[in-house]
Amino acid sequence: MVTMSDVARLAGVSTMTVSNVINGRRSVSQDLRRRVLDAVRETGYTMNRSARTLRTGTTGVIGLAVPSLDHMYFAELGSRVIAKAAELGYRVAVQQTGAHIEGEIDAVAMSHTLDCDGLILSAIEIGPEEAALLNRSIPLVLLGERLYGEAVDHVAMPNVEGTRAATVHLVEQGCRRIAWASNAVPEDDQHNVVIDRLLGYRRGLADAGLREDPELLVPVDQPTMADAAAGIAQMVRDGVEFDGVVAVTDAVAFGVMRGLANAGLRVPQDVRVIGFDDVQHAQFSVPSLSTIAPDHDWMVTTALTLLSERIKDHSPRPGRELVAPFRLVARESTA
Amino acid sequence: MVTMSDVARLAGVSTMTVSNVINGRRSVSQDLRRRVLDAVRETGYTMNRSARTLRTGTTGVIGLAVPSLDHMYFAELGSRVIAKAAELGYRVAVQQTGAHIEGEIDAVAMSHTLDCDGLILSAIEIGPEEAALLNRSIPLVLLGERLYGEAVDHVAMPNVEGTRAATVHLVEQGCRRIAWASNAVPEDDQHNVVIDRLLGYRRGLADAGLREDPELLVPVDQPTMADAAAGIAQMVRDGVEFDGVVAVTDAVAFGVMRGLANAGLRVPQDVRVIGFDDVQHAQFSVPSLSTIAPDHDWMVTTALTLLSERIKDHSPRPGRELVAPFRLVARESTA
DNA sequence: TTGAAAGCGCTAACAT
DNA sequence: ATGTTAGCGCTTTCAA
Repeated sequence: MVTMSDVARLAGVSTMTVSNVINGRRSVSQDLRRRVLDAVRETGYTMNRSARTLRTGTTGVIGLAVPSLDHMYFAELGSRVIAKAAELGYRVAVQQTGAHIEGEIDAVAMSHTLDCDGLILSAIEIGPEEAALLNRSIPLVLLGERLYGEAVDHVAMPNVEGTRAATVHLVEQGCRRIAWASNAVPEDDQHNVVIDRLLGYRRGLADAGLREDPELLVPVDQPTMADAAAGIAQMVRDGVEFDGVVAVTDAVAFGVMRGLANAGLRVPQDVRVIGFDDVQHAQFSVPSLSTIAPDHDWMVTTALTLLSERIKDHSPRPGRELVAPFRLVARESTA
Repeated sequence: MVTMSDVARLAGVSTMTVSNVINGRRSVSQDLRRRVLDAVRETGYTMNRSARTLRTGTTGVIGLAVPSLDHMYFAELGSRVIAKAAELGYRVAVQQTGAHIEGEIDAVAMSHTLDCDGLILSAIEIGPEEAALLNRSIPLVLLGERLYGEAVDHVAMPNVEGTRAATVHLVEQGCRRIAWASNAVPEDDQHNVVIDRLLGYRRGLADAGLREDPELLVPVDQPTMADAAAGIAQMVRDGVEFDGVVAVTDAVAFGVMRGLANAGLRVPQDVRVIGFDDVQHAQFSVPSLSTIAPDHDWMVTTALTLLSERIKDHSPRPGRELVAPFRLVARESTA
């Protein structure tokens, strides 16, 4: 292991000069700079980050906590976060919370200890009740899922407006019996993405003068492709009539399309389907999936900007909440 | 910031006793143990990992370098690696190489510096020429892509046998004009996953007594859904006749199915399609995708086992190469 | 512009 | 069973 002292000795300077050259701090004379750089090259020196971290208290690592990279939306999010963070000089440590509140609290608690300068948390379960925890933690940005009022920075999705637009789109395409495909969550939960998207669905129906029919709530257990396929199959088996489905996520929409295929129903001829997220696969499925496309790059850029501001300036300041713009992308599944 | 000394002072012991209690090393009397734990609770102490890292030289972090989490296969791989690593007490820092050799070399080079105890590299481009680099690096396991002979530990996919089985399966389903959908790579590259899978396709054809027809190589630029869709469309436009497609990955297979749909060809009635990887979506696409399913859990468990052995025991030892078992999963796309 | 000294928080090695 | 000492490799602070 080559240390700074080794380089300093070889270059005939002090370790401080080596440090200054390497980090481009204070001005160093041309001569010494050359000698140091030569010595670095000759020895193959690389800096020991732990030593720097111990001394400075910053790690250059950002934590990213998501339910699971197995969910296509979060994988794509992770990809963007890692790429963008790299541009800003940060590495990313990924943590999977399993969509459990315990995992999410863990993520926040551990980030303390975990050599992270900041944390991006894509929270599903954690709520305002845990705000105290969040406030005590390292710099934090919540991404995409819940709403928290004033407590923390939050980059949100256009949940209500998105599913509202999706529902209105189905009506415009001629649908009159529009189902809602989503896992159910307690209606009194005020800060849940699922509730917000359900609300948008209801607003969309209302905009079109359609009545909500409880029969049209597809019984989905977890928001996975498998459960969505099973749920829609159940609804068909129950003899419920419907000609459109708004799905809470693209994954659920894919599951719905799969379940409809199993039941011998055609998309879009018999049933039109629209999702939410615009994951990559939405363009390539057969039929391709109409969906609500939040501006993912904007979200990630914004989240990392907020986070690095908080990292650089620790002075307390109120949380900000920003909502991503979105487009409705009409594809074959609602044609 | 609460330090070990704070805890020690409050508990009326030395920092070593605190250290021993926290890390469960040497035996500590019940009484002192209690006092220390109480003091930890009271102060809310969490250990400073940088200090420990500086002292011990280990970080508890494993690097994972993949081309991109945007590729569904690597996202699912990442999910498994993070979950399994967590079980073993490691955190995971993810790096995206962009499938460029520069990115991969970077990953190896940086891992030195990067506070990783070990690195799992899913390499696409890096080859035996860079073996020197690999040997100088921290403990390393190559996962899934290339073959390296003796140099490093390598958990490989059943590339040749997999596509051979896939090809034979198509023949058994009645196909006689079987296309190969993949990006092309230089034929003299001896250590490339694509070459191996192409070889398996050729062996499968030979097993069935079929002749290889250069017309049947689908022109795919990158192994993405978009390029695969474009490639198969081109082939249809060129008037090439075919009744089966072996795709180098599931993503390419999805692109192929999408391109066939654009061309008005039905899967499996007009063309049968089989992929490689068995990503989640293969079960839920319409039609569902037949594919070669390597045992992913086995691969990840094996890779992490090899890696943690090398982390714990630095004595040099020859590289091992293990090949994952696989199953052929027949679904609708080849029915 | 450069260097010397001190110390970040922890643990290995050595006392007791 | 517990404590003392020294030092991991870097950067901050102060002095020259």
